[in-house]
Amino acid sequence: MSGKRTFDDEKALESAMGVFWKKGYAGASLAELTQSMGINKPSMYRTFGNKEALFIKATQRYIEKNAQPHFVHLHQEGTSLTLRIKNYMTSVVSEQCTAEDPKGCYIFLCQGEIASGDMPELPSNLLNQASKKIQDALVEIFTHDPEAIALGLETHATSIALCIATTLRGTASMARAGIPLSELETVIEHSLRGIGLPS
Amino acid sequence: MSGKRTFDDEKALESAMGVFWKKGYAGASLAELTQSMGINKPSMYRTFGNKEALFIKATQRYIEKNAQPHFVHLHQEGTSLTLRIKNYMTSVVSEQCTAEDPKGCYIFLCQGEIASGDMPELPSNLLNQASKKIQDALVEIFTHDPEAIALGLETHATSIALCIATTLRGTASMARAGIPLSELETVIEHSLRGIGLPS
DNA sequence: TTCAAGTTGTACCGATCGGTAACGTTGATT
DNA sequence: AATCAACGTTACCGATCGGTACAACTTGAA
Repeated sequence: MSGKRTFDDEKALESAMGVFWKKGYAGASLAELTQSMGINKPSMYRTFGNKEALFIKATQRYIEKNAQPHFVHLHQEGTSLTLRIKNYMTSVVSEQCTAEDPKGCYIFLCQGEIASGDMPELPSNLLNQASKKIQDALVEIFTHDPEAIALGLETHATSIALCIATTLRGTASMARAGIPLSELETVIEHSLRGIGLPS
Repeated sequence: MSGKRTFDDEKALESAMGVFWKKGYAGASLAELTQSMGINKPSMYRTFGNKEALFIKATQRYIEKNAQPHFVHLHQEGTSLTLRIKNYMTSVVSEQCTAEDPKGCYIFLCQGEIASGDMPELPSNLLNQASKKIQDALVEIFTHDPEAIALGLETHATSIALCIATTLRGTASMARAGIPLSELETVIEHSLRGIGLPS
């Protein structure tokens, strides 16, 4: 019954991530977390520290395994700027919709909890900096990409980046409310048009 | 010390609304609610029933006093379609940003809690139907307004309405994250452009 | 003056919250 | 073979959760 660890840290962390994704930080109880992870509380505390530390690790895992991969679409060689942006947005929204049952975006969801005052400082910083990365990556594109410069988008790169980021927050909220990907794809189209990216 | 009621139901309800706005449904504790309302728990239960009933009344109050008033901009006589939509969106985003400290949108915030499974059925229905009203009002405009028909927007009224609603969810999320109105106004501009409403 | 209705404040209920002490078991090291 | 660190299980900690019983008190009408 004991001696060597009977669970996989990575699998357990992924399960915890799923619970936080569905319930948020404060809403995820230790009982539900450990049950979903297939371990009991003492094992969790030995392995991850406490709820806050578990949340930080789960969040880092989400960023690395779920959020970051979308960025590759932004730098796809031999693809037009418009298509790169569109592919990126579609990739993000697709995940927001297809996640089997939580839906929405882990980062945006949990970042919304910060304003309630119940989120500790370290997780808050992590979430804020993760959401900032999205806009930073977009600003980088619009200020350096030759195609963007040719279209004159560099002069208001931060505005455009904010527009895209705002749209993705909107789709996350819509996805969590049950709106399917098929309907949100037209939102992406309109968003691109508003920015001045012809399709 | 007793005999006649020593508090104003309406004031208490408004205070409760503020707490739900900041913390959400599950995150708002009875202790914090009653303290903010300036009453104690027995008074609360006698006056409003229970937490769920209090939340429903607070939500109805929000809809009536905070959400509905924005709609007048949509039907302002002698104003162009573009300006009406813009005024409506600006009015909404303005509230999302200027609310002294909670920020964001009460409806969208609490609707996001439904997916966590901790929201009772009646409040869920109320929130879902409230958020639906926004899109319904917009669809009504784009299918019946002569100016909209002249622009050919009636053929995809639901798509356009979804775009606007999605943008407003995005700005709510951004506002809650601390983005000021001044930055979100450019998001409105771009959103209008994407829809095909020239400014 | 009396009395019933209504209100407030306190103190409490069982359940759950995040977190831990204690104990028996197991496997690797020496 | 003996040791020891790591593991799983149970049972528990104080605090807080939503919700309530009850007594003290004030009021309006009879």
